[in-house]
This record gives sequence, structure tokens and C-alpha cells, in this order.
Amino acid sequence: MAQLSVKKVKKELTKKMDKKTVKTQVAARKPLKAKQSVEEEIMLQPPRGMRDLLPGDQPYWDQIRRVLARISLEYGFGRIDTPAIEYANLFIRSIGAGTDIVDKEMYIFNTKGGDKVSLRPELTAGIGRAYIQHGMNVLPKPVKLFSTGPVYRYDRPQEGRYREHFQANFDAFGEQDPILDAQLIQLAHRVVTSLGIKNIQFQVNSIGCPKCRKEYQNLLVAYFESKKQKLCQNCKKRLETNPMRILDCKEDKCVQVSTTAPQSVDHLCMECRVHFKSLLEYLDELDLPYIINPRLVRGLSYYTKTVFEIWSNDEEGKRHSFGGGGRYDYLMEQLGGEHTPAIGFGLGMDRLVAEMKRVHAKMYIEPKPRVFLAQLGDLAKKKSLNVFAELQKNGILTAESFGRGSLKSQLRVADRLGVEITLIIGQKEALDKTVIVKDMVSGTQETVGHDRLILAVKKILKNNVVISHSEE
RNA sequence: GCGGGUAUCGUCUAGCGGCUAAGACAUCGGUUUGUGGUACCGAGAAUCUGGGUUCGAUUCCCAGUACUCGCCCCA
Repeated sequence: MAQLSVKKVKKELTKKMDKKTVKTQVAARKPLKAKQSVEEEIMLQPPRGMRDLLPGDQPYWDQIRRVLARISLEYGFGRIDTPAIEYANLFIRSIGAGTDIVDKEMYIFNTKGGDKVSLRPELTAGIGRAYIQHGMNVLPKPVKLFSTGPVYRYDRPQEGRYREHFQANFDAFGEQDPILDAQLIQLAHRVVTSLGIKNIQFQVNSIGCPKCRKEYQNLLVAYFESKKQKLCQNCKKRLETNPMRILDCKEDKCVQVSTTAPQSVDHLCMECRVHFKSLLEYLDELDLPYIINPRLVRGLSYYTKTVFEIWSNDEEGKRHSFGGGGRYDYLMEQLGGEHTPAIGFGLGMDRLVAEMKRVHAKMYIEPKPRVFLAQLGDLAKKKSLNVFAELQKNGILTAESFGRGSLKSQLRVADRLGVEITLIIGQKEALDKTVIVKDMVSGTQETVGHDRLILAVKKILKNNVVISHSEE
């Protein structure tokens, strides 16, 4: 929790020394204390916004991975992993200068070799780069790629927000048909509902293609220009840099102004209009819960036509965002590839975990050891490692506490772990090549030879399973 | 980047301007020699850092830092 203070270090050190040396050592350390700089201290916590995923949380993550693996298979997505570090330009050019992600949230640094690189703030750019680099355009379309991994954004941590977080990303390249847009939204829905998350809602919008968007943006700028006085400071700047994001502003006065602003859906070109209309028809057909949000813009500038986000509403009416995405029909050529219409979305795995916890989602439970191996004496200790390995080979998960000496304390641990069987090897058993098999439920035990051990253990475990089933 | 709240053993909490900072859970050890659950005994373990007020600060004040919540933004 708190950083390791000098005082604590000293205390820690003196504790381990014998009494005589304490005084001199402490005296010797004193001058060091003043000179010790912050850099030399070991912080007992990771940098801000980083955190550990402890064993207790792993079942949630495993569950998500399992669901993702299954659904990506079902929908024909092949897994791809790209580096966490790419050339900074890849992101600057794709996500776009003027976006918050690029302007203030990217981890950018120079390598010793002088390359300007960046920790990835999202997955799509790297995947697009790999698509081009490896000539995936020769594959039958659409090329569907799935990826998960950490992404990094240097912003201020708060609930559900970390500087290192994990995203799952689905991208489909080379198909412009809106049915793919619908399929991806369906896929996202499948993932989220499979995790036991309820009250899901999609927000969808179309922000047009570069052609119609340009006309629309002119209209929008003209409109906001006329109401400039009523906008917040930020939005006044956005008017120059990224006018569409004014629609996204949460400031009351800006919301006021933008309710009557021209909406992108009303100014789409024929092609974009048809695309959006078809998408909505597909969504209706799929009976997916969505609403059209004409103010949905998204923070990455490579999007065209369809954009969407996934929300869930909790009992208090608070909305939780799990992810979003959209179409990016011009990104591939922007990155130097051939024209390739594409669509993708990302899910925040951390937020899925949080939501699963919140709704107490059922999940796969890790198998726990049902057998404990106890040993007594030096000879038995030596033998026990082999017995342990033998049990693993036969698929029997076994716990142990080899470091402990007394049988009593080992049995206590066995009990705490809730195992059904404890195997005991003592001096006598080690010599006889036998093991005591103790049934922890009934308390009865028998001595069996090594050759019969696996059988004896399996028999008891099998019987117990039957019992627990009949109890249900 | 801006605002609010918080900071005591590993965890959760108590406490008071004053003697040795209390408890619970957890951990480790023990309650005689090779047998668990309960019980009993014991051990280790904390006042975020730096200033100030004061005879004296864990307590009050200020700053820093961290955490946290909200804004911005996003997943």
C-alpha cells in the first residue's frame, strides 16, 4: 500500500540482525538515509494506473477468454497477436492528430536506437498494419481477425479506468456489405450476453463517408459558429480542430446547443444512407436492442459510416460502457495498403470483469485439488516428490506442504484446503513402498502399495462425485 | 489537465492532544513422541512523507505523494 519508507526498511533490516550488530549497523545506515533518493527506493506498488490481476480474479478472465475463443471460432475469426509497441506514427496517422488519444494519452518515447515508438493505445492500427505487411489481401474476403492484449493510455485512473487495460478486438477486412456491420454487432452481443451481462443496449449512428461528411461538417461548423458564445471553452477549440466532437460534449450548455444542430444521418450521401438503412433493417431482423444516437461520434478519426457502442444500464440507471467500434473503410489505404473496406470493434475486458462481478455472473470454477500429500521424515520427503509427479501424470490434482514437518500441521492444511483424501508417507511406508490413503470425510484409512495407489485414490474420488450428485 | 473525499498491521476496523496504538480475520508456531476440523496458548505485523502549532501530534494545520470519486476523455 504505502511506499516502503526508509524507516520501515531499517526496521526490516535490524529485525534480521542479531542484537549486537544492530546499534552499529543502524548508526552506519543513518547517513545513507538522507542521501537516499526516491529512485533508489523500491516502491511496493506498480506505477499509477497499473495493477495486478490476482489469482482471485482469474476465473473471471478465464471465463472471458473462453467465451471469446469459442465465439471467435464460431464466427470465423482467426487469432492474431501484434506487438504492444509500434512506431508512433502508425497511431498518430490512423487515430488522427487532434484526438485526445493522440494528443494527450499516448505513451510515446524514443528507443536507444532513436526510433520514435509508442505503446499501443488501441489494437486496430497494429492489426491493420499486420494485414498489409503480411499480404492478407490475397486471402478470401472478408478476412476476420481477433486479438486481445494490453493497451496503454496515459490518462487519469478512476473507476473502470486504467493506464494499462485489456481489450478484445474483432476486425473484418475487405467487405463493405452492411450485413457485416450487423454481424459484428451480433457477435458483440453474443459475447456480452454469454458472460451473463444483462440490460445491454447498442447505440448506433452513421457519420458518413469522407465525401458527405465534408459537406455535413461545413454545415455543422456554420451552425456552431452562429452559436459560438454558448459553447464551452473546449468546444470553441473543437470548432477549429474537430467540430463533430462538440456533439459529444457533456457540458450542459453544449448539449443544449447541439440538440438542434444538424445531424449527420440527415446529410448522408445516397450510398451511406442506403448502407445505414440496411444495417438498421438487419438489426431489427436480429432483434438486437439498439437505439440510434445521432450524437455518437467516437474519439478515433478513422471511422466512417457505421459507429456503435455497447452499454449496459444498471438498476440505478447508470450506464456502463463496454466498448465500441465502427467501420473504417479508408484506414487501410491511409496506412499504405490497397483500398479495403473494414469494420471492427473493441471490448474493454476489465469492464466486462467489473460488470460480471457486479451482477454475480456464474462462471466456470477452477478445479481444486481434492488430494493432499503429506510426508514425514527425510526418506519419505524424498519419495514424496515422485509420488506427487505420479499423481499429476494420472490427472489427479494434488496439494502439498512439503516444507512443513509435523503431520499434524500438514493435516491441518489439508483440512483447510478441503481435500477429500490425504495421502501419508512416513518412514515405514517409504521403506515398504506403500502409502496411507486417508479418507478425510469418513476418517478411515488404509495402507496400499504404490502400484495400487492411483486406483485407490480414483475409487474414493469417484464415489464422492456420485454422492455430491445425489445430494443435489 | 481541473475539482471533491480518504490515508493506522497482509486485510478490515478501533482509538485518543499524553505512558506499551487496541481488536478481528489472515499468517506462522505450539497444546509431548506418526493423524485434521472445534478449543486453548503464543509470535510476528501498522499510524504515507515532509514541515508547522504544542511541553508533547497517530490525532490539529499546511504542503507533497498515493489512493479514490467526479469532470474532460475513453475501454
